[in-house]
Amino acid sequence: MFDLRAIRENPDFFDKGWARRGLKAQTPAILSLDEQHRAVITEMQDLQSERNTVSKEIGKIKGQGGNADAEMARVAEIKEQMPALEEKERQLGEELHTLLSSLPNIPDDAVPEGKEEDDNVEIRTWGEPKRANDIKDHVDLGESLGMVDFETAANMSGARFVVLRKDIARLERALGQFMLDVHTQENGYTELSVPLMVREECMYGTGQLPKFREDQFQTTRGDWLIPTSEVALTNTVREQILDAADLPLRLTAYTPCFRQEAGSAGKDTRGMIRQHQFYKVELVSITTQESSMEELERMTKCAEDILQRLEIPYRTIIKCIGDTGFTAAKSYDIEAWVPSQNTYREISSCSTCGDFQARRMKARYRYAGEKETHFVHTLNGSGVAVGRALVAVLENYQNADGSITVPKVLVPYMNGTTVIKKEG
RNA sequence: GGAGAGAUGGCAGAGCGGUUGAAUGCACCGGUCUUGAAAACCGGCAUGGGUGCAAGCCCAUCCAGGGUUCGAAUCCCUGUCUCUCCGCCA
Repeated sequence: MFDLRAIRENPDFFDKGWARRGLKAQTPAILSLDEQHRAVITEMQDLQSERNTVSKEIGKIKGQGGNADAEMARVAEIKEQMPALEEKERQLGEELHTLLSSLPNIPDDAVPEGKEEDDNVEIRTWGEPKRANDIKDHVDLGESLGMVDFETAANMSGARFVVLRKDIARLERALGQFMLDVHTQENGYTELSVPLMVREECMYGTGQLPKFREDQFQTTRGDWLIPTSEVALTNTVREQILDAADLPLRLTAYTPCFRQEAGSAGKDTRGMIRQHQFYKVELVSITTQESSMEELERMTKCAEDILQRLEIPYRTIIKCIGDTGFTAAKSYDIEAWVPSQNTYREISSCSTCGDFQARRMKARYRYAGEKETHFVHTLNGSGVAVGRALVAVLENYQNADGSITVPKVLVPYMNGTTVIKKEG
Protein backbone atom coordinates (compact mmCIF):
# COMPACT_ATOMS: atom_id res chain seq x y z
CA MET A 1 0.00 0.00 0.00
CA PHE A 2 1.12 3.52 -0.57
CA ASP A 3 0.87 6.93 0.99
CA LEU A 4 -1.64 8.85 -1.11
CA ARG A 5 -0.28 12.15 0.09
CA ALA A 6 3.21 11.17 -0.95
CA ILE A 7 1.85 10.17 -4.35
CA ARG A 8 0.09 13.51 -4.67
CA GLU A 9 3.22 15.38 -3.73
CA ASN A 10 5.68 13.42 -5.80
CA PRO A 11 3.99 11.31 -8.46
CA ASP A 12 7.15 11.08 -10.55
CA PHE A 13 8.98 9.20 -7.87
CA PHE A 14 6.32 6.48 -7.88
CA ASP A 15 5.93 6.28 -11.64
CA LYS A 16 9.69 5.96 -12.03
CA GLY A 17 9.77 3.17 -9.47
CA TRP A 18 6.96 1.30 -11.17
CA ALA A 19 8.46 1.93 -14.58
CA ARG A 20 11.55 0.05 -13.43
CA ARG A 21 9.27 -2.92 -12.86
CA GLY A 22 7.91 -2.55 -16.36
CA LEU A 23 4.65 -0.88 -15.40
CA LYS A 24 3.23 2.11 -17.20
CA ALA A 25 2.60 5.35 -15.31
CA GLN A 26 0.04 4.60 -12.61
CA THR A 27 -0.31 7.95 -10.89
CA PRO A 28 -2.61 9.64 -13.44
CA ALA A 29 -5.27 7.01 -12.75
CA ILE A 30 -4.59 7.06 -9.02
CA LEU A 31 -4.68 10.83 -8.73
CA SER A 32 -7.83 11.14 -10.80
CA LEU A 33 -9.62 8.56 -8.65
CA ASP A 34 -8.29 10.21 -5.53
CA GLU A 35 -9.55 13.60 -6.63
CA GLN A 36 -13.04 12.30 -7.42
CA HIS A 37 -13.06 10.38 -4.17
CA ARG A 38 -12.19 13.42 -2.11
CA ALA A 39 -14.73 15.58 -3.90
CA VAL A 40 -17.47 13.11 -2.99
CA ILE A 41 -16.22 12.92 0.58
CA THR A 42 -16.35 16.68 0.92
CA GLU A 43 -19.84 16.81 -0.51
CA MET A 44 -20.96 14.04 1.79
CA GLN A 45 -19.43 15.62 4.86
CA ASP A 46 -21.09 18.95 4.18
CA LEU A 47 -24.45 17.22 4.12
CA GLN A 48 -23.65 15.24 7.25
CA SER A 49 -22.61 18.40 8.97
CA GLU A 50 -25.90 20.06 8.12
CA ARG A 51 -27.85 17.01 9.20
CA ASN A 52 -26.07 16.99 12.55
CA THR A 53 -26.76 20.68 13.14
CA VAL A 54 -30.42 20.46 12.20
CA SER A 55 -30.92 17.32 14.27
CA LYS A 56 -29.57 19.10 17.30
CA GLU A 57 -31.98 21.95 16.68
CA ILE A 58 -34.84 19.46 16.52
CA GLY A 59 -33.80 18.17 19.89
CA LYS A 60 -33.76 21.70 21.28
CA ILE A 61 -37.13 22.65 19.78
CA LYS A 62 -38.78 19.46 20.95
CA GLY A 63 -37.30 19.91 24.37
CA GLN A 64 -39.15 23.22 24.57
CA GLY A 65 -42.32 21.66 23.21
CA GLY A 66 -42.12 23.50 19.88
CA ASN A 67 -42.91 22.43 16.33
CA ALA A 68 -39.95 21.10 14.36
CA ASP A 69 -41.68 20.00 11.19
CA ALA A 70 -39.63 22.25 8.90
CA GLU A 71 -36.38 21.00 10.35
CA MET A 72 -37.49 17.40 10.13
CA ALA A 73 -38.43 17.87 6.51
CA ARG A 74 -34.96 19.22 5.77
CA VAL A 75 -33.29 16.23 7.41
CA ALA A 76 -35.55 13.88 5.46
CA GLU A 77 -34.42 15.61 2.30
CA ILE A 78 -30.77 15.16 3.24
CA LYS A 79 -31.45 11.55 4.06
CA GLU A 80 -32.68 10.98 0.57
CA GLN A 81 -29.54 12.39 -1.00
CA MET A 82 -27.11 10.47 1.18
CA PRO A 83 -27.35 6.88 -0.15
CA ALA A 84 -26.34 7.87 -3.69
CA LEU A 85 -23.33 9.78 -2.39
CA GLU A 86 -22.39 6.99 -0.01
CA GLU A 87 -22.53 4.48 -2.81
CA LYS A 88 -20.37 6.67 -5.02
CA GLU A 89 -17.89 7.17 -2.21
CA ARG A 90 -17.74 3.45 -1.54
CA GLN A 91 -17.20 2.62 -5.19
CA LEU A 92 -14.46 5.17 -5.72
CA GLY A 93 -12.77 4.16 -2.48
CA GLU A 94 -12.85 0.52 -3.45
CA GLU A 95 -11.54 1.22 -6.92
CA LEU A 96 -8.70 3.23 -5.47
CA HIS A 97 -7.92 0.55 -2.92
CA THR A 98 -7.99 -2.22 -5.50
CA LEU A 99 -5.61 -0.31 -7.73
CA LEU A 100 -3.23 0.60 -4.92
CA SER A 101 -3.14 -2.85 -3.36
CA SER A 102 -2.27 -4.51 -6.64
CA LEU A 103 0.83 -2.38 -7.23
CA PRO A 104 4.25 -3.67 -6.20
CA ASN A 105 6.68 -1.98 -3.85
CA ILE A 106 8.96 0.77 -5.14
CA PRO A 107 12.43 -0.74 -5.55
CA ASP A 108 15.47 0.62 -3.77
CA ASP A 109 18.01 2.53 -5.87
CA ALA A 110 20.58 -0.18 -5.21
CA VAL A 111 18.51 -2.80 -7.06
CA PRO A 112 20.19 -3.55 -10.39
CA GLU A 113 18.38 -3.42 -13.71
CA GLY A 114 17.38 -6.68 -15.35
CA LYS A 115 14.42 -8.73 -16.43
CA GLU A 116 14.91 -12.19 -15.02
CA GLU A 117 16.90 -14.51 -12.82
CA ASP A 118 19.92 -14.45 -15.14
CA ASP A 119 20.29 -10.71 -14.60
CA ASN A 120 20.80 -11.02 -10.85
CA VAL A 121 24.18 -9.80 -9.71
CA GLU A 122 26.54 -11.99 -7.72
CA ILE A 123 27.83 -10.27 -4.57
CA ARG A 124 30.04 -12.94 -3.03
CA THR A 125 30.68 -16.67 -3.03
CA TRP A 126 31.74 -19.01 -0.27
CA GLY A 127 33.19 -22.50 -0.39
CA GLU A 128 34.44 -24.73 -3.19
CA PRO A 129 31.67 -26.23 -5.37
CA LYS A 130 31.82 -30.00 -5.63
CA ARG A 131 32.16 -31.10 -9.24
CA ALA A 132 32.57 -34.71 -10.29
CA ASN A 133 31.33 -37.11 -12.91
CA ASP A 134 29.80 -39.71 -10.67
CA ILE A 135 27.50 -37.32 -8.80
CA LYS A 136 24.08 -38.68 -7.88
CA ASP A 137 21.12 -36.44 -7.21
CA HIS A 138 19.28 -36.46 -3.89
CA VAL A 139 16.44 -38.54 -5.32
CA ASP A 140 18.74 -41.40 -6.33
CA LEU A 141 20.69 -41.13 -3.12
CA GLY A 142 17.62 -41.06 -0.89
CA GLU A 143 15.75 -43.77 -2.73
CA SER A 144 18.67 -46.20 -2.73
CA LEU A 145 19.04 -45.63 0.98
CA GLY A 146 15.33 -46.43 1.29
CA MET A 147 14.72 -43.18 3.13
CA VAL A 148 13.19 -40.91 0.49
CA ASP A 149 9.89 -42.14 -0.93
CA PHE A 150 8.02 -40.14 -3.54
CA GLU A 151 5.84 -43.03 -4.62
CA THR A 152 4.13 -43.51 -1.28
CA ALA A 153 3.64 -39.77 -0.97
CA ALA A 154 2.17 -39.57 -4.47
CA ASN A 155 -0.30 -42.33 -3.61
CA MET A 156 -1.63 -40.49 -0.59
CA SER A 157 -1.22 -36.86 -1.62
CA GLY A 158 -0.25 -36.55 -5.27
CA ALA A 159 2.71 -34.85 -6.88
CA ARG A 160 5.10 -32.54 -5.04
CA PHE A 161 4.97 -34.38 -1.73
CA VAL A 162 7.49 -36.73 -0.16
CA VAL A 163 7.74 -39.25 2.63
CA LEU A 164 11.05 -39.34 4.45
CA ARG A 165 12.12 -42.22 6.64
CA LYS A 166 14.61 -43.01 9.35
CA ASP A 167 17.88 -41.06 9.35
CA ILE A 168 16.84 -38.71 6.57
CA ALA A 169 13.59 -37.88 8.36
CA ARG A 170 15.72 -37.22 11.39
CA LEU A 171 18.21 -35.20 9.36
CA GLU A 172 15.41 -32.88 8.32
CA ARG A 173 14.44 -32.37 11.94
CA ALA A 174 18.09 -31.92 12.89
CA LEU A 175 18.52 -29.17 10.33
CA GLY A 176 15.53 -27.28 11.68
CA GLN A 177 16.67 -27.62 15.27
CA PHE A 178 20.19 -26.58 14.44
CA MET A 179 19.09 -23.47 12.58
CA LEU A 180 16.72 -22.41 15.34
CA ASP A 181 19.43 -22.89 17.94
CA VAL A 182 21.92 -20.76 16.04
CA HIS A 183 19.44 -17.95 15.47
CA THR A 184 18.06 -17.89 18.98
CA GLN A 185 21.28 -18.49 20.90
CA GLU A 186 23.75 -16.57 18.78
CA ASN A 187 21.96 -14.26 16.37
CA GLY A 188 19.56 -12.62 18.78
CA TYR A 189 16.25 -13.88 17.39
CA THR A 190 13.28 -14.76 19.56
CA GLU A 191 11.63 -18.07 18.78
CA LEU A 192 7.88 -18.14 18.21
CA SER A 193 5.55 -21.03 17.64
CA VAL A 194 2.75 -19.73 15.47
CA PRO A 195 -0.55 -20.71 13.83
CA LEU A 196 -0.25 -22.28 10.39
CA MET A 197 -3.68 -20.99 9.44
CA VAL A 198 -4.36 -17.28 9.31
CA ARG A 199 -7.16 -14.95 8.38
CA GLU A 200 -7.51 -13.12 5.13
CA GLU A 201 -6.36 -9.79 6.66
CA CYS A 202 -3.00 -11.27 7.57
CA MET A 203 -2.40 -12.54 4.06
CA TYR A 204 -3.34 -9.13 2.80
CA GLY A 205 -1.03 -7.47 5.31
CA THR A 206 2.08 -9.28 4.17
CA GLY A 207 1.08 -8.96 0.51
CA GLN A 208 0.12 -12.51 -0.53
CA LEU A 209 -3.41 -11.27 -1.14
CA PRO A 210 -5.15 -10.09 -3.16
CA LYS A 211 -2.71 -10.63 -5.99
CA PHE A 212 -1.31 -14.10 -5.34
CA ARG A 213 -4.46 -15.92 -4.37
CA GLU A 214 -3.83 -18.80 -6.75
CA ASP A 215 -0.52 -19.64 -5.06
CA GLN A 216 -2.19 -20.21 -1.69
CA PHE A 217 -4.23 -22.92 -0.02
CA GLN A 218 -7.50 -21.92 1.59
CA THR A 219 -9.33 -24.03 4.16
CA THR A 220 -13.03 -24.78 4.13
CA ARG A 221 -13.54 -22.20 6.87
CA GLY A 222 -11.93 -19.51 4.78
CA ASP A 223 -8.58 -19.37 6.57
CA TRP A 224 -5.36 -19.58 4.60
CA LEU A 225 -2.45 -21.95 5.12
CA ILE A 226 0.69 -19.91 5.53
CA PRO A 227 3.04 -20.06 2.53
CA THR A 228 5.82 -19.00 4.92
CA SER A 229 5.91 -18.18 8.62
CA GLU A 230 6.80 -14.65 7.56
CA VAL A 231 3.03 -14.15 7.42
CA ALA A 232 2.49 -15.16 11.03
CA LEU A 233 5.65 -13.54 12.41
CA THR A 234 5.16 -10.21 10.67
CA ASN A 235 1.48 -10.03 11.54
CA THR A 236 2.27 -10.26 15.24
CA VAL A 237 2.63 -6.47 15.10
CA ARG A 238 -0.37 -5.70 12.90
CA GLU A 239 -2.42 -2.71 14.02
CA GLN A 240 0.01 -1.97 16.81
CA ILE A 241 1.96 1.08 17.85
CA LEU A 242 5.32 -0.09 19.18
CA ASP A 243 7.80 1.80 21.33
CA ALA A 244 10.80 2.77 19.25
CA ALA A 245 12.98 1.61 22.15
CA ASP A 246 11.72 -1.96 21.66
CA LEU A 247 12.97 -2.09 18.08
CA PRO A 248 14.32 -3.98 16.35
CA LEU A 249 12.19 -7.02 17.02
CA ARG A 250 13.94 -10.11 15.67
CA LEU A 251 11.64 -13.12 15.38
CA THR A 252 12.12 -16.66 14.13
CA ALA A 253 9.95 -19.72 13.69
CA TYR A 254 10.29 -23.23 12.31
CA THR A 255 7.13 -24.18 10.45
CA PRO A 256 5.77 -26.06 7.49
CA CYS A 257 4.98 -23.85 4.51
CA PHE A 258 2.25 -24.53 1.97
CA ARG A 259 2.32 -23.45 -1.64
CA GLN A 260 0.26 -24.33 -4.68
CA GLU A 261 3.15 -23.62 -7.04
CA ALA A 262 0.47 -22.72 -9.55
CA GLY A 263 2.79 -20.90 -11.90
CA SER A 264 5.51 -23.54 -11.81
CA ALA A 265 3.88 -26.43 -13.65
CA GLY A 266 6.61 -28.59 -15.09
CA LYS A 267 9.36 -26.80 -13.18
CA ASP A 268 11.53 -28.80 -10.77
CA THR A 269 9.18 -31.74 -10.93
CA ARG A 270 11.86 -34.19 -9.84
CA GLY A 271 12.91 -34.25 -6.24
CA MET A 272 12.35 -32.06 -3.23
CA ILE A 273 13.33 -28.67 -4.61
CA ARG A 274 9.74 -27.55 -5.18
CA GLN A 275 7.07 -29.09 -2.98
CA HIS A 276 3.55 -28.16 -1.92
CA GLN A 277 4.68 -28.53 1.67
CA PHE A 278 8.12 -27.92 3.12
CA TYR A 279 9.74 -26.84 6.36
CA LYS A 280 11.47 -23.53 6.71
CA VAL A 281 13.14 -21.55 9.46
CA GLU A 282 12.12 -17.97 8.92
CA LEU A 283 13.71 -14.75 10.14
CA VAL A 284 11.68 -11.57 10.52
CA SER A 285 12.85 -8.16 11.72
CA ILE A 286 10.66 -5.23 12.63
CA THR A 287 12.79 -2.08 12.57
CA THR A 288 12.76 1.68 12.41
CA GLN A 289 12.94 3.39 9.05
CA GLU A 290 16.56 4.37 9.56
CA SER A 291 17.93 0.95 10.34
CA SER A 292 16.22 -1.35 7.87
CA MET A 293 18.98 -1.38 5.26
CA GLU A 294 21.59 -2.19 7.84
CA GLU A 295 19.30 -4.87 9.23
CA LEU A 296 19.00 -6.43 5.78
CA GLU A 297 22.78 -6.88 5.65
CA ARG A 298 22.77 -8.37 9.13
CA MET A 299 19.91 -10.74 8.35
CA THR A 300 21.58 -11.94 5.18
CA LYS A 301 24.75 -12.68 7.17
CA CYS A 302 22.72 -14.64 9.72
CA ALA A 303 21.33 -16.82 6.92
CA GLU A 304 24.75 -17.26 5.31
CA ASP A 305 26.11 -18.22 8.71
CA ILE A 306 23.95 -21.36 8.62
CA LEU A 307 25.43 -22.54 5.33
CA GLN A 308 28.96 -21.79 6.48
CA ARG A 309 28.50 -23.88 9.57
CA LEU A 310 27.00 -26.65 7.49
CA GLU A 311 29.96 -26.19 5.13
CA ILE A 312 27.80 -25.98 2.05
CA PRO A 313 29.18 -23.84 -0.78
CA TYR A 314 26.94 -20.95 -1.71
CA ARG A 315 26.80 -17.60 -3.37
CA THR A 316 24.91 -14.47 -2.51
CA ILE A 317 23.27 -12.41 -5.20
CA ILE A 318 21.29 -9.21 -5.27
CA LYS A 319 18.09 -9.68 -7.16
CA CYS A 320 17.60 -7.61 -10.27
CA ILE A 321 14.51 -5.48 -10.59
CA GLY A 322 12.60 -8.04 -12.65
CA ASP A 323 13.20 -10.77 -10.09
CA THR A 324 12.49 -8.68 -6.97
CA GLY A 325 9.29 -9.79 -5.30
CA PHE A 326 6.06 -7.83 -5.11
CA THR A 327 6.49 -6.66 -1.52
CA ALA A 328 10.25 -6.20 -1.51
CA ALA A 329 12.22 -3.01 -1.96
CA LYS A 330 15.51 -4.89 -2.08
CA SER A 331 16.35 -8.59 -1.89
CA TYR A 332 19.38 -10.78 -1.54
CA ASP A 333 19.17 -14.43 -2.44
CA ILE A 334 21.49 -17.02 -1.05
CA GLU A 335 21.98 -19.93 -3.40
CA ALA A 336 23.40 -23.24 -2.26
CA TRP A 337 25.49 -25.40 -4.51
CA VAL A 338 23.51 -28.34 -5.90
CA PRO A 339 26.10 -30.72 -7.40
CA SER A 340 23.66 -32.80 -9.47
CA GLN A 341 22.48 -29.69 -11.27
CA ASN A 342 25.98 -28.26 -11.41
CA THR A 343 24.59 -24.92 -10.30
CA TYR A 344 23.54 -22.80 -7.35
CA ARG A 345 19.89 -22.97 -6.28
CA GLU A 346 18.00 -20.54 -4.08
CA ILE A 347 17.94 -21.61 -0.46
CA SER A 348 17.18 -18.28 1.15
CA SER A 349 15.75 -14.95 0.15
CA CYS A 350 16.26 -11.95 2.42
CA SER A 351 14.27 -8.81 1.76
CA THR A 352 13.38 -5.49 3.20
CA CYS A 353 9.87 -4.42 2.45
CA GLY A 354 10.38 -0.91 3.79
CA ASP A 355 7.00 0.31 5.02
CA PHE A 356 5.07 -1.52 2.30
CA GLN A 357 3.72 -4.28 4.55
CA ALA A 358 3.47 -1.97 7.56
CA ARG A 359 1.05 0.31 5.73
CA ARG A 360 -1.11 -2.66 4.84
CA MET A 361 -0.96 -3.94 8.41
CA LYS A 362 -1.11 -0.54 10.11
CA ALA A 363 1.98 -1.38 12.14
CA ARG A 364 3.63 1.70 13.59
CA TYR A 365 6.13 2.84 16.17
CA ARG A 366 6.60 5.96 18.23
CA TYR A 367 9.52 7.52 20.03
CA ALA A 368 9.04 8.10 23.75
CA GLY A 369 7.43 11.46 24.43
CA GLU A 370 6.52 12.07 20.80
CA LYS A 371 3.05 12.19 19.38
CA GLU A 372 3.83 11.31 15.83
CA THR A 373 3.82 7.70 14.69
CA HIS A 374 5.85 6.15 11.88
CA PHE A 375 5.28 2.98 9.95
CA VAL A 376 7.73 0.24 10.91
CA HIS A 377 9.97 -1.32 8.34
CA THR A 378 9.62 -5.07 7.94
CA LEU A 379 12.22 -7.56 6.76
CA ASN A 380 11.99 -11.26 6.17
CA GLY A 381 14.43 -13.92 5.20
CA SER A 382 14.72 -17.67 5.13
CA GLY A 383 17.21 -18.84 7.68
CA VAL A 384 17.11 -21.15 5.71
CA ALA A 385 14.67 -23.34 3.76
CA VAL A 386 14.97 -26.72 5.45
CA GLY A 387 13.71 -28.83 2.53
CA ARG A 388 16.28 -27.37 0.20
CA ALA A 389 18.99 -27.49 2.86
CA LEU A 390 18.28 -31.20 3.09
CA VAL A 391 18.80 -31.51 -0.66
CA ALA A 392 22.07 -29.57 -0.37
CA VAL A 393 23.35 -31.72 2.48
CA LEU A 394 22.46 -35.01 0.78
CA GLU A 395 24.15 -34.04 -2.45
CA ASN A 396 27.19 -32.19 -1.11
CA TYR A 397 27.91 -34.81 1.54
CA GLN A 398 27.40 -37.89 -0.63
CA ASN A 399 30.05 -40.55 -0.66
CA ALA A 400 31.04 -42.88 -3.52
CA ASP A 401 29.24 -45.82 -1.86
CA GLY A 402 25.95 -43.93 -1.71
CA SER A 403 26.19 -43.11 1.98
CA ILE A 404 25.87 -39.60 3.36
CA THR A 405 28.30 -38.06 5.82
CA VAL A 406 26.49 -36.06 8.49
CA PRO A 407 27.75 -32.45 8.68
CA LYS A 408 29.81 -32.00 11.86
CA VAL A 409 27.45 -29.46 13.40
CA LEU A 410 24.51 -31.81 12.98
CA VAL A 411 26.06 -34.88 14.61
CA PRO A 412 24.85 -33.86 18.09
CA TYR A 413 21.34 -33.56 16.67
CA MET A 414 21.64 -37.03 15.09
CA ASN A 415 22.26 -38.89 18.30
CA GLY A 416 25.91 -39.25 17.34
CA THR A 417 25.32 -40.72 13.89
CA THR A 418 28.17 -39.61 11.63
CA VAL A 419 27.29 -41.43 8.42
CA ILE A 420 23.87 -42.26 7.02
CA LYS A 421 23.99 -45.59 5.21
CA LYS A 422 21.73 -48.35 4.08
CA GLU A 423 20.65 -50.60 6.88
CA GLY A 424 21.44 -54.31 7.02
C1' G B 1 -21.30 -28.89 21.13
C1' G B 2 -24.82 -26.61 25.15
C1' A B 3 -25.93 -22.33 28.80
C1' G B 4 -24.70 -17.53 30.27
C1' A B 5 -21.75 -12.69 30.79
C1' G B 6 -19.02 -9.09 28.43
C1' A B 7 -16.08 -5.75 24.65
C1' U B 8 -15.91 2.35 26.02
C1' G B 9 -9.53 6.72 25.41
C1' G B 10 -2.27 4.27 27.55
C1' C B 11 -4.72 1.62 31.88
C1' A B 12 -8.96 1.35 35.32
C1' G B 13 -13.89 2.65 34.99
C1' A B 14 -18.98 5.85 34.44
C1' G B 15 -22.37 6.63 30.83
C1' C B 16 -31.50 8.63 30.95
C1' G B 17 -31.94 7.75 22.60
C1' G B 18 -30.84 14.63 22.12
C1' U B 19 -24.25 20.32 23.06
C1' U B 20 -21.13 12.98 25.39
C1' G B 21 -15.60 12.73 21.58
C1' A B 22 -17.33 10.78 25.79
C1' A B 23 -17.62 11.75 33.56
C1' U B 24 -14.05 10.22 37.18
C1' G B 25 -9.39 8.08 38.82
C1' C B 26 -4.43 6.55 37.53
C1' A B 27 -0.45 7.13 34.22
C1' C B 28 1.92 10.78 31.05
C1' C B 29 3.53 16.04 29.50
C1' G B 30 4.00 21.41 30.84
C1' G B 31 3.70 25.12 34.76
C1' U B 32 3.28 27.30 39.98
C1' C B 33 5.37 26.31 44.72
C1' U B 34 10.36 24.13 46.68
C1' U B 35 17.57 24.61 47.84
C1' G B 36 16.17 19.88 45.20
C1' A B 37 12.49 16.13 45.28
C1' A B 38 7.72 14.63 47.01
C1' A B 39 2.96 16.57 48.09
C1' A B 40 -0.48 20.28 46.68
C1' C B 41 -2.47 23.38 42.97
C1' C B 42 -3.19 25.08 37.61
C1' G B 43 -3.19 23.60 32.51
C1' G B 44 -2.64 19.92 28.61
C1' C B 45 -3.21 14.87 26.97
C1' A B 46 -7.23 9.61 21.34
C1' U B 47 -7.06 8.16 16.16
C1' G B 48 -8.09 8.50 10.96
C1' G B 49 -9.89 11.70 7.16
C1' G B 50 -11.79 16.28 4.44
C1' U B 51 -10.97 21.59 3.90
C1' G B 52 -7.83 25.93 4.45
C1' C B 53 -1.54 29.80 3.48
C1' A B 54 -2.65 29.50 8.52
C1' A B 55 -5.42 29.95 13.11
C1' G B 56 -9.16 26.98 12.55
C1' C B 57 -13.57 24.61 10.82
C1' C B 58 -15.86 20.04 9.51
C1' C B 59 -16.66 14.47 9.07
C1' A B 60 -15.98 9.61 11.02
C1' U B 61 -14.60 6.42 15.04
C1' C B 62 -17.12 3.99 22.23
C1' C B 63 -14.88 -4.45 18.98
C1' A B 64 -16.55 -4.94 13.43
C1' G B 65 -20.57 -4.78 9.76
C1' G B 66 -25.67 -3.87 8.91
C1' G B 67 -30.54 -1.82 10.73
C1' U B 68 -34.36 1.32 13.54
C1' U B 69 -34.67 6.87 14.41
C1' C B 70 -35.19 13.71 12.76
C1' G B 71 -31.04 12.12 16.16
C1' A B 72 -27.46 5.94 18.57
C1' A B 73 -21.80 4.65 22.94
C1' U B 74 -27.00 3.99 24.51
C1' C B 75 -32.35 0.10 20.91
C1' C B 76 -32.38 -4.35 17.15
C1' C B 77 -29.71 -8.10 13.91
C1' U B 78 -25.13 -10.53 12.28
C1' G B 79 -19.98 -11.45 12.90
C1' U B 80 -15.33 -11.50 15.77
C1' C B 81 -12.95 -11.94 20.31
C1' U B 82 -12.75 -12.57 25.79
C1' C B 83 -14.61 -14.70 30.36
C1' U B 84 -17.67 -18.37 33.47
C1' C B 85 -20.20 -23.14 33.80
C1' C B 86 -21.38 -28.03 31.49
C1' G B 87 -20.15 -31.72 27.77
C1' C B 88 -16.46 -33.80 24.45
C1' C B 89 -11.35 -34.29 23.19
C1' A B 90 -5.09 -34.51 21.53
